Amino acid sequence: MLIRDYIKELILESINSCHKNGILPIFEIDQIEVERPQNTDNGDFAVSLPLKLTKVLKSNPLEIANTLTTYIDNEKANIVFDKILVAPPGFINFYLSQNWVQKQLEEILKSGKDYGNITKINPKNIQIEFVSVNPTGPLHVGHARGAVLGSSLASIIQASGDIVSKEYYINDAGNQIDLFVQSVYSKYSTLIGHEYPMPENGYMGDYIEDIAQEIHDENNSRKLNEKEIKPIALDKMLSNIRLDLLNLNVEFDNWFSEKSLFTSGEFDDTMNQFKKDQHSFSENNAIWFKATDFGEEKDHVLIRTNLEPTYYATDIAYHRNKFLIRKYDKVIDIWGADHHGHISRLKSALEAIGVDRSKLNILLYQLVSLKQGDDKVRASKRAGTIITTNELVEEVGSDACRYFFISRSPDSHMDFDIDLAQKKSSDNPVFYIQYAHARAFSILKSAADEGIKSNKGNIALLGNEHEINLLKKFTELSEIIQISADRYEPHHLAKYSLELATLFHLFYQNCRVIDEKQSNEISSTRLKLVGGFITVIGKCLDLMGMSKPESM
RNA sequence: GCCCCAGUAGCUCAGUGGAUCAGAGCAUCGGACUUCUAAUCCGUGUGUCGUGGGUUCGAGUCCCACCUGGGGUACCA
Repeated sequence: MLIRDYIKELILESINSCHKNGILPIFEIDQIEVERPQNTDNGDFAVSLPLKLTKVLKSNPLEIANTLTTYIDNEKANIVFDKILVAPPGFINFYLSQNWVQKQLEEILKSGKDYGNITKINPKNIQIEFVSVNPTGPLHVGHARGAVLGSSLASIIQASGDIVSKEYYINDAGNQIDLFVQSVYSKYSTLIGHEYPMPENGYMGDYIEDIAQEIHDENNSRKLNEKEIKPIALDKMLSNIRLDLLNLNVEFDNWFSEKSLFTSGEFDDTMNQFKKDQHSFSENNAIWFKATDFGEEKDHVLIRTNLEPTYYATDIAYHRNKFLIRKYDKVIDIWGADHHGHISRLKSALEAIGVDRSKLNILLYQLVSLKQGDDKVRASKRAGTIITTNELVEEVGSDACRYFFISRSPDSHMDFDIDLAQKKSSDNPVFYIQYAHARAFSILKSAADEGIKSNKGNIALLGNEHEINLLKKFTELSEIIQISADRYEPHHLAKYSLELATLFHLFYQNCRVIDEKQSNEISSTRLKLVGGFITVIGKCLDLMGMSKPESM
């Protein structure tokens, strides 16, 4: 159980007994906020409820705080807390007991990889869809941000107790795909001595030529037409994307084909449902969704005059599949901020076909722009001026790349400094964190050489400032996982990891584990602590999708 | 015009309506390796939290207006 919830329980029970004893009048209470004071003199946790109750109870906050504190179940509180103090102007401060903190180390070592995980009684079935880039070109740095965010968030939400499935939606139908295929075919034609014009707005990058060349090399004996090229070109592009993602340590549980919506008939079913319920109408030879009935500013086209479905229409069918066919309790889509305008109208369309719009959650991440020197580079797939995910990973490595993207709030705009990335600099905190992990392992190795075993350790000996700080930090993990999961903000985990590593480096500097001048018991005990650190920091690195080097 | 995001130290950014809440890292400068890894540690100063109002016992945090930058506002995706 999370400490915060434990405190909430204590306070609620105290309120109840106050009510029972007629000490306090009956009042409604919506939410008890448990805070973490910046200054630890004010405790490890604090409740400011009395300040909020002054108005309701028309009473002095200090008095309320005193009353509530008096009626807290002491026996229950003593398991976790040393003392619970009232502080002006009306806070109730909770101080963790050293004994409890020490005991958590045993919990950590027992739980191992599962430490920090939260168990839910009713876990939700959650789908998280991300990247989903058209297979018309390689992934660029912006996509990398979405990929990293999505894969970390999936791990974090899983750890927070729900069941998560990661999905990539392949836009393998539609006119952008046709443009891409025509672009490849144009280059291919030149290779076989034909002339086929590059389409207007065609894709210009070198990769188009590379794919054309590959197709040519692999089919030397015969000349393929555009139709034959299409599946090959798409497949090659998709494999490249898959590989790029793998290099970034991003994997999916499912790859969902847009085309399959048409072959399965689900797309038609969706359109028929709109028609049957009179949520669509025909105008100017196009089919429109009556979006204004659902609060939108304008109606939107589903089927164009040329009979082609819009991206919007297929996206509705796709999300219908998520909710009505596969019946996910909740869906999280991760989109670049440039798709923001799409959110409301997609939700409205879902409402029209009977899906609760709040079941769809969109996590927007702000765009990544590139900076080189003082110049900003606008990434454009068609113009071929992109920094690809792969180039980035080759320059800075997957771990640094992941940490870099995870450590910033999705809401923050990012200028990606190409020069900095190319420096392979150790400025990146990723090294700091991983070095702590490697250092801990090096202690384990030395201990093994010296024949020191951790099972002789006595956790009651862990009492100095550095040891206690480290232990207390360990116990924050669940809280961090929950906040990150609830708010879709993995960056809290990145920050936590850095703080945790800092405390370990401090411990390392100040407390020797292996030292002839001290007793074996102390060495064994500290070895236990090191083991706990490896577990906790290892969990963080796992959740962030980063490697855990045992030496550096 | 309307909608979304951002504006916090020289730079990159954290910050859950609370109390020493003005924070971290980097950069600068100075110190610490016979050591379980110096990719570490210790010391060094920096702010009209974009501006102006408001709500509140209490605002970097909530509300309104404005300024600056980015994005969106398609029978593109």
